[in-house]
Amino acid sequence: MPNQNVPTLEDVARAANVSTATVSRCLNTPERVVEKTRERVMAAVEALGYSPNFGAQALAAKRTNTIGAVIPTMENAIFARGLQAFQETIAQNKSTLLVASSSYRQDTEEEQVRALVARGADALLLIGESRNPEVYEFLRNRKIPYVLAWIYKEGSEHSVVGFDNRAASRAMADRVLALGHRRIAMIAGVMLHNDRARDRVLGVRDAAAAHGVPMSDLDVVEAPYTFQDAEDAFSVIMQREKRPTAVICGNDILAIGALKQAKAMGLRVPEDVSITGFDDVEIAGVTEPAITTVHVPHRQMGHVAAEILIRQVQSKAAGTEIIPESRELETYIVERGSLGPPPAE
Amino acid sequence: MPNQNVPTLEDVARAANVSTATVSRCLNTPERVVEKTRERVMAAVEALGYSPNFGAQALAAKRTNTIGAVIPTMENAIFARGLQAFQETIAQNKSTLLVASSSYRQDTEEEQVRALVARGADALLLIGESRNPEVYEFLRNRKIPYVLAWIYKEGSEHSVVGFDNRAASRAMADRVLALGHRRIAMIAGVMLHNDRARDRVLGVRDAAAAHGVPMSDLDVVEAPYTFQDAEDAFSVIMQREKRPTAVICGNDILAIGALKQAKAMGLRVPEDVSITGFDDVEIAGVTEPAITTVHVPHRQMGHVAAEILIRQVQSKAAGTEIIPESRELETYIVERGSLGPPPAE
DNA sequence: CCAGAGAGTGTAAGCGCTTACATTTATTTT
DNA sequence: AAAATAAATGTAAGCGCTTACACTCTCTGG
Repeated sequence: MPNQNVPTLEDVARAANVSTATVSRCLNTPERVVEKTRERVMAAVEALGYSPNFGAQALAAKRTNTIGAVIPTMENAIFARGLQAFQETIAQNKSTLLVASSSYRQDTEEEQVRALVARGADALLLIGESRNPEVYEFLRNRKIPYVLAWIYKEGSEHSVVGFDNRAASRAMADRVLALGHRRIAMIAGVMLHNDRARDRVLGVRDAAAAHGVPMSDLDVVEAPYTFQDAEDAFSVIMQREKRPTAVICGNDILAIGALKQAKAMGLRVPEDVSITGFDDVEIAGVTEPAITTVHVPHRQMGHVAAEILIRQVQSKAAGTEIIPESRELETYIVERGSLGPPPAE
Repeated sequence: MPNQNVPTLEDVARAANVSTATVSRCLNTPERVVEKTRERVMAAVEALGYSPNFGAQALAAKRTNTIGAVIPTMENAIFARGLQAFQETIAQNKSTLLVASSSYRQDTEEEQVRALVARGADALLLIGESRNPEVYEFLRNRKIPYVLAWIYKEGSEHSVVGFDNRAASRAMADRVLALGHRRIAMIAGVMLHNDRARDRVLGVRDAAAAHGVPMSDLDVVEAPYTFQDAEDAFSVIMQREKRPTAVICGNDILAIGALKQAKAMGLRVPEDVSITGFDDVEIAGVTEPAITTVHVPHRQMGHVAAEILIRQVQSKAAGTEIIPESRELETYIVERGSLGPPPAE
């Protein structure tokens, strides 16, 4: 990388007429160097435009000050937001972010985890809990701190930061049922290897069971994360014999697709059919009607996850055992226009 | 990072009963090692679960196989998409992506560039062209290849991958004018340190001038990248004495905000007022009416940028001079419902 | 049958930094 | 003022890898 004229620590040392150790100390533990010397060294650093060689630093110090994140995709506003906050927080801590995306594939995710660790990531941010146990074992062996975000499981053995998808989803479904809906459908995200999507379905089932709504009247259709898929799913659902009066969607994107299709079919929302979302992405507030959804504190999640990781990296550097640390975040229902009482029969 | 029991090259060498050089060759240039030996070595690698120490590798090989990107924010679908494609492409090339965001601040961007270079980025992806010349000088000194994306400037001294924002914007404005609109307003993105936003305004001005529309009838209001700001801007614009019949927006987010506000004000789009966007983000297709906008090939941009960078890193490694390489991508207008002829007076 | 070539492997010198330990210098104590 | 202590700085040994060069061994052609 560096070419022949990139200055090294030694160049700085020579210029400031001190040893390389002193220069290193000036940079890393300035309080251990007397002011006079420090000034001289810093002037030399400045004059030469020195900046430490990353590889050498990583090799000698055994830490890289980089934190890795493996997310399903960047093309999803919710992860992008969380990641942005995550990045801002670790940047304040003189660390940088290494991002990889798994395209929602479990094997790719596993590869990416290994790649990030190989690249010297000091810690990792992962999404959700469901993955090959080998991955956790690998991380444990390497003693790499990690936190799982976008989920929360009471008493998890891992550090988790997020919310209880199942409970939040159930709360939404309860709300729908409380309004009197009895024939309910759900457009769920793809559940394979995705515990968030799965939990959201379970939450709805919980609510249905509690209200005595028979499962046969709870129609769950899976759809990938695109407007089009949601539109198709909505069409299918509405062609069933007993049309549902409410369609609960696993996320806002699906809800928006459903809403669009409802309009295309000439159905009024919420008069003819109610639609709900999940995530509270920005656009959920601009559709017409705006989507009633579950608000999720994405930014806070990224922020908290970063804090935990930073703490763990530090305690590891200090030789302390790393203890899992979790944090549950609150979600709440945002009432907007897309949910209303069922139509009178 | 690694703890005492992470295996090193030497451990593998010992296990396979060869020298460290041979192990290194097996990993990096397998064709230079005879099959029999290679198998033995690979078996040892496997058995020990060896993976190279990143710092050491970077230090010795003088390259990190990481490519950095500094984008204004991840919370913008267009960059997220481009970045996703960028990532996919460099991942295929055994490189990983290091991401930093500047929050649209020039000084932060400069810091991030330095941080990424310090972290050993072999090459950099930057957005737009306008930045402190020192940054370019720094990059040139360090011989770090970089490409500027989301813009295209004929005959630029840098590698640029993108499209001509000014021309594309002008094309959109031409279309609006061709429909007969004569009182036009523009809600532009923030132009400070943002050449894309600036060029888009210039494009509209170009078109206006060409059609003999006086500047006084061309009302440009700047708004940050949020729905709310666009709504406010739209309100302001529509309260002017001579209401425009068309509002050209610097991006789709602004257009959606404007559209929402138009509806809130009881205006029909496009019967009472036309609205256009720019970028063709996904949601532009689901509003009602859907937004007429300029389609930008974000994914392709990320993809092409990655290819260029990979090529440049390779030619640099080979000791060849790195020559800037640019690529202009096509944009086109997507006709949807939000643009129509002006209302009859 | 041997010199010369070429393939495969080993030896060992760094890459640029951090840090334990040794040494020097300044400060405090007696 | 000497001795004991503390603070500042220097010395030098790695960190784990790549790679130039040296070496050994096979194969070729004369």
